[in-house]
Amino acid sequence: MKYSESLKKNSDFKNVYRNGKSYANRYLVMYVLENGTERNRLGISVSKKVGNSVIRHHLTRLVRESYRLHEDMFQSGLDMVVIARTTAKDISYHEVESALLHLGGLHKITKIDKKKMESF
RNA sequence: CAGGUAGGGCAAAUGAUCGCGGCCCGUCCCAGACGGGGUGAGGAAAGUCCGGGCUUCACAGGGCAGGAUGCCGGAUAACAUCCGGUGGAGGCAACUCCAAGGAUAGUGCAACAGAAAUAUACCGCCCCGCAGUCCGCUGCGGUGGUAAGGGUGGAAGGGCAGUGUAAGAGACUACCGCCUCUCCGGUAACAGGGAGGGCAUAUGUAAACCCCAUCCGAAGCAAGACCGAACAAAAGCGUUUACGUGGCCCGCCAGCUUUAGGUAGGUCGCUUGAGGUGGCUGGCGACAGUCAUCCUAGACAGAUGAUCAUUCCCCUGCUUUGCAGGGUGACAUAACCCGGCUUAUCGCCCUGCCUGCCAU
Repeated sequence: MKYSESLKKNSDFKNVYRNGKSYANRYLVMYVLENGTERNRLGISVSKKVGNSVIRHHLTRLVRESYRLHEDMFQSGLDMVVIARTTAKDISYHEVESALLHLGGLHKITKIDKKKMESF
């Protein structure tokens, strides 16, 4: 991804959970924390409760793909953690995309104006 | 054709756009970035249940403990796997299934029922004594006999028939079973025959202890090997130019070098291997040998995805040619590598064999 990298260390995850703000909808939960750099860092977490390895991998890929295709719309300098909820077990790409952008709107970290957001 | 049985194979396809991990090549402002090329999950990658390779540690040799295996022979690096047999069970058959050593070394356990459960006399049968008697027998008693009959039980001291006896009993006899010895076929498990023992073993359980035979050192790639900042440590050198302690010197401190140590981090291990495919030879077969040919993922918080279109498949609805709508289109994601086992699985294809029916 051009402007972003992934969040890897457990301590980074913990930091975002403890100090970041969170919003949730039906399928996803998103934590956001400013990291003081130019780049965004994205972490994706899918619990074992959601499903087996195939389902979990598939969900992380869907989330990452949604983020990648809309990377330009997000502001920079953020640590983000996206958690998939069990209800997201068998949703399609388009539903993931819409859920992610909805959360972005709630956090007010997207660059597009609100009128455009409501069309999602 | 129908039903069955055994085995093998596939695991939706094609294209376009965007994207990701290794590899190779090129360019540049060279810890990187960009461009191009090629490559990138499974039959079970799963469970982590066995067996091995590999690595480190331990180890003269022997024993104990503990664990595993358990009909025989073979295959193999090895196995709890596989192949071929033997025995038993099921099926008309093809074929399938079996934890299949020892209960005759010993110990334990066995609900309920039953008189009694490894030992027995409840009823019954018989004998003896006494009493009574309608002379059929009846009643009472016996440190009397008896396991044939009844009843209980999964199991009652081999089975069954006869002889025998007061009634009975391997007490005796035939057949079957068991045990011992022996002959013969087979590498063997075992099969077939003969003789003897009167039976000394005689309910089941060894995935109860146990006995017998054979095998087994431990931990795992987060194994392990190498490089190695920073901080701190030791030794050596050495300026008094700078900070602090001193009136001054030495010394401490500071600086440089070296040394181990091995942290963060990095590199290797890491994919060419008991390897795949095809042919030939040996073998009933598992498999072995040989020749040719191919190189086919190596991530390290972990790449292999998304969208769209067409076809295929499935589902639903209809006018059952077809049309419309719907469907993450089975299970399941490599993590050092192999050989197995077990479990999950939408559909579909191929082959051998058996039984039945029809036709020839």
